[in-house]
Formats: sequence, C-alpha cells, structure tokens
Amino acid sequence: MNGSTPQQMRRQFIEAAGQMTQTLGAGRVLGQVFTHIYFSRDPQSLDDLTRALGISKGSASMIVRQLEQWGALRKVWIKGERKDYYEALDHFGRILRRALLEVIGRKMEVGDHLLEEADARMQEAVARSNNDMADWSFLRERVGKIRAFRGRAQRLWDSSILKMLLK
Amino acid sequence: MNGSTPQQMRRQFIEAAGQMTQTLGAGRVLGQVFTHIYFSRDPQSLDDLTRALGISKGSASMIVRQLEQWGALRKVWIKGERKDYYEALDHFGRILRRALLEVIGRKMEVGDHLLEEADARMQEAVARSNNDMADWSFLRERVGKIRAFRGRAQRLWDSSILKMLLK
DNA sequence: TGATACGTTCAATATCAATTGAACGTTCGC
DNA sequence: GCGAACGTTCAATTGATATTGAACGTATCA
Repeated sequence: MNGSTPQQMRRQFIEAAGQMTQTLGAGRVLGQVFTHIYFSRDPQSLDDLTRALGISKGSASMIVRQLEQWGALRKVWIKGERKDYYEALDHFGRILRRALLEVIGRKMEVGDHLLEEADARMQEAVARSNNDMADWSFLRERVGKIRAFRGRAQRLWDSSILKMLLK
Repeated sequence: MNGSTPQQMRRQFIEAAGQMTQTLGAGRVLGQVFTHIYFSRDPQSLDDLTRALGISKGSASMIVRQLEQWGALRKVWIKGERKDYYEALDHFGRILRRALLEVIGRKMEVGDHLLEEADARMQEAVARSNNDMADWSFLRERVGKIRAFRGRAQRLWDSSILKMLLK
C-alpha cells in the first residue's frame, strides 16, 4: 500500500499541495517547496530543494524568497555552513493574509482608482446638466453599488474577527 | 479627455475588469462580459456580447453559463425575440461566495481527503508501535496544525458574519 | 418541410505565466 | 589573490489554460 511510511506520506502531501497551488494559479513549486520544508524535521537548503523536488536552483531561489516575504519560511543559520537554510512557520492565518494582500490587493488598485475617478467625473457631469443625463444617473447608481460593496469588504478585511479566527 | 462620456467610461470599466479577472486567473472575458452587462441598461444577447467585446460566440456562451451558475446573471425573456437575453444582478457577496466555493472548494477536496486518510494511517502506525516512531509523531503534530487551521477556516466560512457583511 | 437563426460543444490554437539554466556577482576558505 | 561554493537574475523555453471557430443539434417560422 502507498503512504505506509512517513516518507511516502510526505511525498503524497507534497504532490497534493503542488497540484493545489498549481490549479489555484500560484504555480506548482510554491506548494511543493513549502510543503517539503513544512514536513521536514531539519532546516532545508536550496540544494536540498532542487534534489528532493527536481526543480531548478533558480526556481528554488525565487520561490523561497517569496515564501519568506509572506512569513511562511524563516532563514536559519547553521554554524559552519555556508548555505542558507530554511524552516517553515505555522501561523497559516498570517501567511494567507499577507499572500492575499499582495496577490489580489495590488490588482484591485487600478479598479479602485477608476471607481474614485468615475465618481468625481459623474458629479461633474451631473452638475453640468447637459445631455446623457439618463445614462449618467444609471452609471452612477451602478457604480454606487460597487463602491458600497467595496466598503463592506474592506471593513471585513480589516476586522479583528478574521485575525482572531484565522490565528 | 477620455472617460468624458458614459460610453467611454463604460469602456474603461470593462477594460479594467478584464485585466483584473485576467491577472486573477479567471480569464479576461469573464470580467469583460459581466461588466458589460452590468453597465448596460438593456438585457444583452450573446450576439451583443460578441459585437461589443470582440469575442467569439463560443466564448460568450460558456462564460455566460458560468456567470449564470454563480448567480451573477439572470436570463430574461423578451417577447417576440428568439435570442436569450441576460441582465446582471448586484448581490456581489452571494456571487463571490458561490464563485469561490466552486473555484477553490473543489480544489481543496483532494487535500482534505488526504488529511483525513493521513490521520487514520498515523494512528494505525502509532498503535503498531514499530519503527519510525519519531517521524510519525513529527508528521502527526504537523498534520494536526493544518487540520486545526482548516477547522477554523471552515467555521469562519460558515459563519453568519461573512454573510451579513458581504450582503 | 425546408430554411434560418440560435446556442452549444470540443479539438485546435493562441496567449500568458511558470520554470529553466547559463551567466553573473559575492563571499569564504586556502 | 585564487578558486570554489552559493545565491540571484533574466532571457529563453516550456507548460497550462483561455479562447477560438467550425460542426452540430434544436427550435422557430414561413
């Protein structure tokens, strides 16, 4: 049977995590690297990663940096060793939070800016009271609903509940 | 200046939404189609979509079905018309919820199953009390932390707070 | 009934992002 | 100072998946 030794089970987790992050659009090696380190008792070097996962050194380097920025990995110094070693942290809530903030936060900025600008321009247009009035007011109502939703989502994101429940 | 007519502003929103869903990994036309319909006063047909957005009929058909399943669009019958027409709904919270459930929910099932299975197998192993004990207990502790987090995340997802705040 | 207008499907293709690996700069030991 | 061991970068490549469009089934109308 497969999975009947710790090593085999680790392999399965790594494989599953890789597929997960893959289909989630985060890249396969992201999940693989974190999971490998998370299920390793000793800190791991880039070399360990390339060997264990069959990935390139460049890939390992980039992914490790990203995971470190999200607070998912921590660099560990081992005396007498020139290599960098990494170990995994387990405050998943904080990690997820930072990752989401970077991945989707950045990508909403353009839209946010557009919403603000649109609002200003619509007020202008309404004040001018020229043609297109029906179109402008329709736009305005729709934009208003989006902004309201944005506001609620933002408040939820900032709320302490998330922070508490996700540890 | 651009954006000085309702039409131009709509274009901007459609463009921005397209980029957003694109970089978020949901495909460009998803955002384009929903935004186009959301900012249209009249229900739109597949033909309208292909013309307004320059996308293929097949693309329009598939995307519209997906959006409809998520509750983002509703089919509207117009008497004397053979085409299907769609209008946008604005309960964004519900839409987002369903979309996330389908997109990420499915993709976590494999991992979930693996976690359950792992737990069972580890208990087995511990009961057998054979070799690898240190490895097994390490694995067990790490898996335990993941499962605990999964539990908290699940409870948060099911909580009423999300539903209330996201309307 | 035949002809037309639709919506759907899915294999082929185009597009985009993940991954590689060679080249480079730096640090460390000798 | 020299060579080896590392980590990093980025242009080229690969791989995944979004998108197309031709073929098809079905409903509608004359």
